Amino acid sequence: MPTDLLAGLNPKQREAVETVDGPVLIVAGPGSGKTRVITHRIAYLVRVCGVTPYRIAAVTFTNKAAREMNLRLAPLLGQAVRDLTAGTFHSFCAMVLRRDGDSVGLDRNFAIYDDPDQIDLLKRSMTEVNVDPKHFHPRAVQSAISGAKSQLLGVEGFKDRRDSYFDEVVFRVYERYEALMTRVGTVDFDDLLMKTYLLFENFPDVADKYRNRYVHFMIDEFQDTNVAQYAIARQLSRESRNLCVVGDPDQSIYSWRNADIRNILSFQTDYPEAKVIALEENYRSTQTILNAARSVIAANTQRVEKDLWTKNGPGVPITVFEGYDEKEEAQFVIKEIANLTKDANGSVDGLYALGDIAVMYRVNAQSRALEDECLRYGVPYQVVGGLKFYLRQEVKDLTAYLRLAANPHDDVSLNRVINRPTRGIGQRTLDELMRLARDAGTSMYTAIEGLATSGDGAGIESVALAPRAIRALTDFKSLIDGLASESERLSLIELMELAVERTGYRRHLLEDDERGEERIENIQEYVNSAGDFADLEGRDALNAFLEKVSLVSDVDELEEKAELVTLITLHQAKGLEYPVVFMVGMEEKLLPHSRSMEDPSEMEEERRLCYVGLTRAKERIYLLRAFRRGLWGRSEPTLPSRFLNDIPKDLIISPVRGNSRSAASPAVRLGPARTRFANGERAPTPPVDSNSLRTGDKVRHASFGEGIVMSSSRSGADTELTVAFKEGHGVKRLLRSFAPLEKVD
DNA sequence: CGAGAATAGTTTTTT
DNA sequence: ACTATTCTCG
Repeated sequence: MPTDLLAGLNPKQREAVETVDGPVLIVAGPGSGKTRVITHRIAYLVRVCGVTPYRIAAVTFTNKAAREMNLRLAPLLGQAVRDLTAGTFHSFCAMVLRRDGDSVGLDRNFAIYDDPDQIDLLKRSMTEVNVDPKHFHPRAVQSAISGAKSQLLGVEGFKDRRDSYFDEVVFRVYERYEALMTRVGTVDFDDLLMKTYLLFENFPDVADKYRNRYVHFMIDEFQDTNVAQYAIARQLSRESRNLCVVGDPDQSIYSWRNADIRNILSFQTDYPEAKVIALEENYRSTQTILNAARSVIAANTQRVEKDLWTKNGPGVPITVFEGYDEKEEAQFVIKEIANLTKDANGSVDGLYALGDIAVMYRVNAQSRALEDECLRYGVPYQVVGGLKFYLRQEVKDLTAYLRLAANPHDDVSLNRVINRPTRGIGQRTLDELMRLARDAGTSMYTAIEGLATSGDGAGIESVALAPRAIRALTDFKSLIDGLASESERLSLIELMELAVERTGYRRHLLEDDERGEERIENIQEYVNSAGDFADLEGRDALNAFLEKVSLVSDVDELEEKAELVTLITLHQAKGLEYPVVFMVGMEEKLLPHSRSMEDPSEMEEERRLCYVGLTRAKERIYLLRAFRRGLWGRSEPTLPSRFLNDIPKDLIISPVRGNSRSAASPAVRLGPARTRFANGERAPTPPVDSNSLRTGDKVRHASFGEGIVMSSSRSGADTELTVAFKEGHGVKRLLRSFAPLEKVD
């Protein structure tokens, strides 16, 4: 039934779906139905062209995008979706390397080092080649190495390219870092790509295997791929030439992570026969939002002209609000959310659920003020990212034990937990152990093994270790060996629980850590998450779990919950859409960020970031800024973002504070911010309080229990209550419309 | 060796 | 302001 797959598509979309032979470049503006085109194209390949899903690979930017693709394909393909290869570039490569990585010297059970792990090993590499980490920032070296790998420059390649003293230093560290990584049997994120590339390049039979399998290869978010990723895609589609890439240069926001926008240009030279299809009709946003976005992006010079348009109506104007500081900025957001979500009775609004709303910001640190206010007023929210679950200390500690069970030669993990809880293995002992490992060219685990077999005592003067230290080390080795052998027969959950107990980690948390309870809860949550792997056995479960843990991102965890407001960075918001969007911190040095001020091309990326934010909104957008912003404990005056100036004034409406003379005198701090709209057009209607609460009323709160209303005051269109609760919950300020409050007689 | 104090560095975005 | 690392003493 080809017709139903094409029904409801506009001519361009239809063309994109039907063009299945040869290379295709789809330039897809925001909200242009890109996901729809990708899923329908895959379904078309399967159902109309008779291609089995097994022969199709589609790589996306996040696991979430992949999951969503699967979800939307399921009704079109049924069970067959399961044969499709869909995932991130990194997970695709991890799969290839698990299967065939032995050709490039990889153990099947290699671990994937995340950022902090990588920095750890890098620091060690630096000390070993006498580069002072005080003088050269490990972070800077890491970024240089990562940049090299993203362009497929191995140690040798980098050697020929270096042209500064810094490069010289990086080269020395890079060389040692690679040696250590090989020794401990691990790879970093960039290795996943580069090693896959090398595998395909040097082992044609392996490459052919994948080339034969993947007759169709699709890449989403192509503007954010790096050179290595594009090279792999080219290797795979060398014979078939069926490479379909989808992207939007205006939404390229990851150049700092070595994404190379030039891939789009290269694509057109590498595949001169490629068909280029532009999707320019926007189905997402109102005319007003689109106009604003367009006028912001138009100021970029390095740009392929593209004209977005929509049949949607103008909708409501954009609201621009300036608060006194980030706290007032956050309060405005909260109050506006209250207006937008209030029960329809008595309000013109009341159209939205909390899940329809997102608050977006440039840097994670900005979520703090927003969270504080949400907590204070009882607004349910979820923060995407920030303190990442998998990067939490206790989670990483347990992961380290698991990794050691899978591969005891993983030095970074070993270092992490060898003395956690304390086992009498201090820095001196560790230094000596590292020296031994280095001299023998082995992992630290093997070095301990050496100590054990040569017997403690008898004539090993070269080993400057006390018998007690040797004892402690060999005990630790037995602990790891024990976990490793148990991992063969226990279920993953059992293994994790065993690890927490047998290593003494649980006791350690309970006794020595003031946040122990909280950490144990996190561990519990972590252990529970392993339940998904229950159908796999022993080692396989462990390996699969560890891989997942290394490759998940925070957006992946994002849940579309109707009852939660989403707090998210602009970067993470890429690819998402919300009926209502608040962009906070529209200030110079924040958006655009201060680090982008010097470089014009970085400034253009900031502008694209702003464009991405604006185009996430379907119906309403609020642009906020604070007159003063706290930074490093200091509060400093700010300047409005240049991007605000680029939005035509006739698209904007600015609410002013209650009795302040004008919006332009923000320093005047007045009582509770009573919001009134300047042109009076959409002034929020005061609530009709049928069940109003007054001072002295007894109330019951869902989580705080019983309390007494101390005072109530009108705040915007809502009522702010000050309630004293019993049982040590203290005095809280709550918004009537959110607080789960009941009157008690 | 370990615990607590002093101190430095941190905040751009993340697979 | 906050935290992560380094320093100092018991």
